[in-house]
Amino acid sequence: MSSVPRPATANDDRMHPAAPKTTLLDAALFRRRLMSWYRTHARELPWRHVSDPYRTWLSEVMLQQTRVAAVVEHYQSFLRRFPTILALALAPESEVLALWSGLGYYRRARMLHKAAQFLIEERGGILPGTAAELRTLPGIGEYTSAAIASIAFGESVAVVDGNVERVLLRLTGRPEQRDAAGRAFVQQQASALVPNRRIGEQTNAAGDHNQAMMELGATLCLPKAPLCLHCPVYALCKTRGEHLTPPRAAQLSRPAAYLLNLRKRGTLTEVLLERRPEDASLMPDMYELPPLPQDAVQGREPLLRLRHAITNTNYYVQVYAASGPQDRGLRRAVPAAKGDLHWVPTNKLNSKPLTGLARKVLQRLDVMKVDLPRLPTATNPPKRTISAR
DNA sequence: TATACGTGGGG
DNA sequence: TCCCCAAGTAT
Repeated sequence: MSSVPRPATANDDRMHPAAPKTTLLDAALFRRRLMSWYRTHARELPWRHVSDPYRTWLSEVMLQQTRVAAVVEHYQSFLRRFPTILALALAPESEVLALWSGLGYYRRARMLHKAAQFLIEERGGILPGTAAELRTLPGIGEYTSAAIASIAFGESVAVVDGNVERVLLRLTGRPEQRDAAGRAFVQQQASALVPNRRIGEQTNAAGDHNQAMMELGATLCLPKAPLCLHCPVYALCKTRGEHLTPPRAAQLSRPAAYLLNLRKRGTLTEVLLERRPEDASLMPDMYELPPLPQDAVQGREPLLRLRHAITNTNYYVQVYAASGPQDRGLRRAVPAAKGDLHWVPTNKLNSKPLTGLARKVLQRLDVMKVDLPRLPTATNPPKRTISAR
């Protein structure tokens, strides 16, 4: 990075002879059209317009491979419980997982927690301000480091996620190529389009541009049926919607049965939960309803049926109640060898690291309260929908 | 480089 | 009880 201040000019791109940025697109025109659209069509999301880098960090980690709607539900309650990096670092991991319950990819929560503790112990509790430094923290990879650096700190670095990749492949007409050369092409195109940081500029050009690219992919340049007629860069687009994607592995379907066992202890109600082994590859240390073998539930009527997807498998789940002493058969069907059974008071469930399925079942059956996200207000209006007209 | 890691909404 | 997908990272 040159230390010589440069005047901002319309030809800013050409002022980096050492790192030539070339693109198949007219970069300045593309940026203008994209940003004009973004200013009027960006969704209002809770992590937009925030100035605390910790919040940007949290939102970006939650958004990894996760739908916006699911993140909105968890982001607010997580921040209420852990409003600062310090609060997060001081909390026990089980509570961090409890707030993450239902979001999936629980390793993200463990790594976020570890990174917060590292920052408190080694970096004065301050999140670093460059992509290169951010990249060294647990849970922060290529995408997330660039996202935080540009959005929270204004660094001129390109973000490449699934949305940006799809947008750029369609725009340039380059066929999908999942190897190093393909990724390098996308990265190069993205880098060529990011605006430089302008000295003294109040707005965050790079951060807004990156968010606009992702917003375009998420709301218009959709994988299946892109809304090309609404696209601000339709005139610059090589393919206008054509995009081939490689086939994916088929989903598996499996039955699963769980026990719901409640008991009264004075005024308290307790529910029987089983803690998953700490060395389980999937959701270690988290609590679920005790699993029941299929043959133990033959001929019984379930209390609840639902579908639950775990990675590649759709579980068709049935929950069986064993509340009274008259129903010891089901209770005995819980494999004793698995062990680690716990009676948990229902008013403590919100602070336990439940699996997404356990949480869903207990909420559905009114055993535990649903922690509602904040209701829409003037500063947090309902999400805009893309109108067809 | 390939694989494991969760979830829920929608067609 | 079918199939697809979404703002990645670590190993």
